Amino acid sequence: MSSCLSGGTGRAYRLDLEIIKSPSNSWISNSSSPSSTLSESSNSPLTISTRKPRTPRKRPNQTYNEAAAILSTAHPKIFPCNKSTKSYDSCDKNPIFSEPTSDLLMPFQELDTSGFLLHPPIVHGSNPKGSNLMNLLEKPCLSPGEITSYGNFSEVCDDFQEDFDAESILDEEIEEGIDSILGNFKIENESKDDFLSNNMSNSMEMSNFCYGYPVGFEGFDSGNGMRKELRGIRNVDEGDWWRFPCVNMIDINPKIDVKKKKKKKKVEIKNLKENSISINRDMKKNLDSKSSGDQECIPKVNAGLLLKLNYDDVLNAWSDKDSPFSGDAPAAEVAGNDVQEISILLLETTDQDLGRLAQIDLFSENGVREASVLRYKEKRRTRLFSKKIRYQVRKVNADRRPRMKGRFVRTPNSPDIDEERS
DNA sequence: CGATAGTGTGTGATGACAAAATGTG
DNA sequence: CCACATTTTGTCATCACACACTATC
Repeated sequence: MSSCLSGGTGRAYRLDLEIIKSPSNSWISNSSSPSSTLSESSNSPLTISTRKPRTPRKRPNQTYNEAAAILSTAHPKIFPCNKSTKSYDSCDKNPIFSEPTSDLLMPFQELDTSGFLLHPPIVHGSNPKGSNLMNLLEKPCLSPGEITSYGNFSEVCDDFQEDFDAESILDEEIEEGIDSILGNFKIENESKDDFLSNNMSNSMEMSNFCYGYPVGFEGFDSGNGMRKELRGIRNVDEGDWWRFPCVNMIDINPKIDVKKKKKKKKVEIKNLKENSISINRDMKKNLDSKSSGDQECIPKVNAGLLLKLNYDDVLNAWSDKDSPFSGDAPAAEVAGNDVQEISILLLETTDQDLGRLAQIDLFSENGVREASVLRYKEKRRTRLFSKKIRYQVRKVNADRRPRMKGRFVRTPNSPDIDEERS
């Protein structure tokens, strides 16, 4: 308290003086203001600051209490204005929030750490449909961190189960220390796992939470990436994260458009699934045919593995060379396994991989996998990140098309406009 | 014939990072 | 008062998206 009156106000007053001396709009500073990074290192009396003057930093809990005041004003039922006896911002000079601010913390039970998740959190405020929170707590879903403790993810969250086989890709990246999807999540959540395993004795109650968030309503995600219920904290792994109340996002903003979907991503996922299913089906067929000794069943390389043979490049590469089939054996006599191996060898591979691929037994289970891994490596190495124009005419049309702030707008002589005018 | 992918660009969202402000022992 | 840790803020880079129209499937 005393620090607020003495040191705190003193600092604030000094800041105000600096602001007066160097207006926020000014780009030129002729003083060695501590807020100017350039002027410190320069001996020149006239230095140009490229940085915007720093706004005064708010005191601890000031932002928090401001948010509490706003929320309690906008939604007094959800955020009752609870006069706190230990207000942190008694020295807050902002006239808007000069009066003792409300405490965002609702009258929560101070739960024992050992059983904090054994009881559903108390939700205050009106809830028109009854306790949505409680209804949805029935849906079991575990967080990634919890999954490692409680087994298979697919057993728990069927809704999020991916039915395409990305195993080879993931394994390949993991081998190289890359985990683009999960990250080092097991390590990152190790402390959480320990905490949960130490403190959780009832898996049923624990399954009511998804990654620390209570599962709500009919879907965990509202459709636009925003969870319907959020806790107002940033780091869920902090010690007291569970003490914070749950805020029903629907109550806060009932006008959220939950139906807006990202169409493009949907299509991409769909295509990925279809391709993966096709790959799995043909690989299985390939292995089955080999195990049954059916040598006539040659898998279709292009259709099954979705490999595209660049015929032009192959023909060009072999135009000045002899027949690839050595010895006296005519090409017509090469059949079955040889044809398949040669076809795969001629795919988009590097010279190194070509040599290695030649030694792979493609009909062994490891061989198929190794070949696909090599292809994946090569594809990743040679993929183009620059945009490639597939249809030049579309580009020309797009260039001609009138735009407003980067967006396409209707052409002046558009038929729709003509119809509206008529 | 209907559905859809594709085209360019401005804008907002987001994360990373550095620096400053503040807290704490 | 000092050193270090933590928090806050500003800046920059990157990315997704919206838009109208039309070639392509």
